[in-house]
Amino acid sequence: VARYGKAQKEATRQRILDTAGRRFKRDGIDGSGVATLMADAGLTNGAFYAHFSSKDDLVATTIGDQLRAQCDQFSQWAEQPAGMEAAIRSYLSEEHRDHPEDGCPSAALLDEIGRGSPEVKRAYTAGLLPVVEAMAAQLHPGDPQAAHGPVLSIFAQLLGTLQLSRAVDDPELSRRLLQHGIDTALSLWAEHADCA
Amino acid sequence: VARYGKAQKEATRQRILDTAGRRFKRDGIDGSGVATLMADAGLTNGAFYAHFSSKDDLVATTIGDQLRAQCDQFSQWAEQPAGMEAAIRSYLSEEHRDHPEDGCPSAALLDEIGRGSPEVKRAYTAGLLPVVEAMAAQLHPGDPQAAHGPVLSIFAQLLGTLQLSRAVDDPELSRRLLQHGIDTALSLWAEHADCA
DNA sequence: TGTACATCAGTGAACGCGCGTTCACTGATGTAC
DNA sequence: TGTACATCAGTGAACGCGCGTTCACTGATGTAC
Repeated sequence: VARYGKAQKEATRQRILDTAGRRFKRDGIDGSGVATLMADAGLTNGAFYAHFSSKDDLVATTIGDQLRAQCDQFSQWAEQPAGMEAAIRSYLSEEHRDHPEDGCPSAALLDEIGRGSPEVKRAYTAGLLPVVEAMAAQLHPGDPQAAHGPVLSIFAQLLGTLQLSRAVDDPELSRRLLQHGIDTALSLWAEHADCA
Repeated sequence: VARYGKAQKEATRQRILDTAGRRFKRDGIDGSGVATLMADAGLTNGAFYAHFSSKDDLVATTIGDQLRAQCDQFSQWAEQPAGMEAAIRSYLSEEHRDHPEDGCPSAALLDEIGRGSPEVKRAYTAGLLPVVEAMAAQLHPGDPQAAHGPVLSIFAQLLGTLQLSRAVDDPELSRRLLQHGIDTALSLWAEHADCA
């Protein structure tokens, strides 16, 4: 028998997920503690376990949530003409490089996910597939399945370039990385695109 | 006036760096504590500060050391014919995917480096350039400078693919990622190569 | 409609633990004579 | 060559702190009558 309105609890849970997404992407998963994270969400540490069974549970759920958001966002880009080019330019922008907390969860967290628990990897895999499918439907509307390989390679190149641009100390080199990354991604996209 | 043999201390320091490199790549930087790391190197925690001024100092130094090792390793590949193809196949092998502690520091640590201190980023940038130069000299012996852009894009694609293959839960998908990554990297390499 | 009650999201202190760092010390070493 | 000494790499306990998690509790809520 549900006593409290389910809606309030659900809203709080989503607030925790949003806060966790931003914190993880900014400070890393290992770099974000439960107590400070809950404080950011306007709650105290104890309330955490009314919503998640452990930090690992939160990590897995947050990653799924972040990828769902990214997939929705990409679908919006895809609706307009030349959406893919705009999406690539936005992905490899200085804006995105400088604001990981608002950006791609893969670029911010991928090597931590690779070291994560099976649950975390399962959540990542499940969340990644719809993103890949959405991109593949753009690249090869006729046979999306065949486009998975190229899409994954392009995604890897985008994400690697963004990480490099963030890790590098020299602003000029960082800028060139983004610029060459855009050129390479666009040419890979054009090469595999189904323009027939 | 140097009392102890400089050589012993240098050997110990290098042992700490090797241990740190493996631990960081396996468990992450935030996931590796100074005390356990020193125990792995056969020492106690207190000795650490005879070699490094802080953990951050160790991190920056280790990253520089790891990239130097990677650069030497790549130069060895480059000496034999078709070395680049062999290097790419080795980079995107299941062996490399399954043993990050022996592998590429960029693939294992890049997003943690992006969140690191200015010293860490400086060490990464300084260490990355020789690797890029070595690859560029292979791609465009005539004008290596012009090859920096393509080399960085290929490197980004390799490193992103390896991270994805580690983060993904599905063995079949992971295998396909590596396979398509090899194809894409080889075609990018061939496209920019100076075969004249 | 008003009151008594059960629920449970959220509180906040406490738990044991590992973190990065400090420090008084030990003892093997290379040097000086 | 033998002895006294200064050096300093390495020891191991301790520091305050934040970690993930537990737990007795509070008090606003929706329900029952």
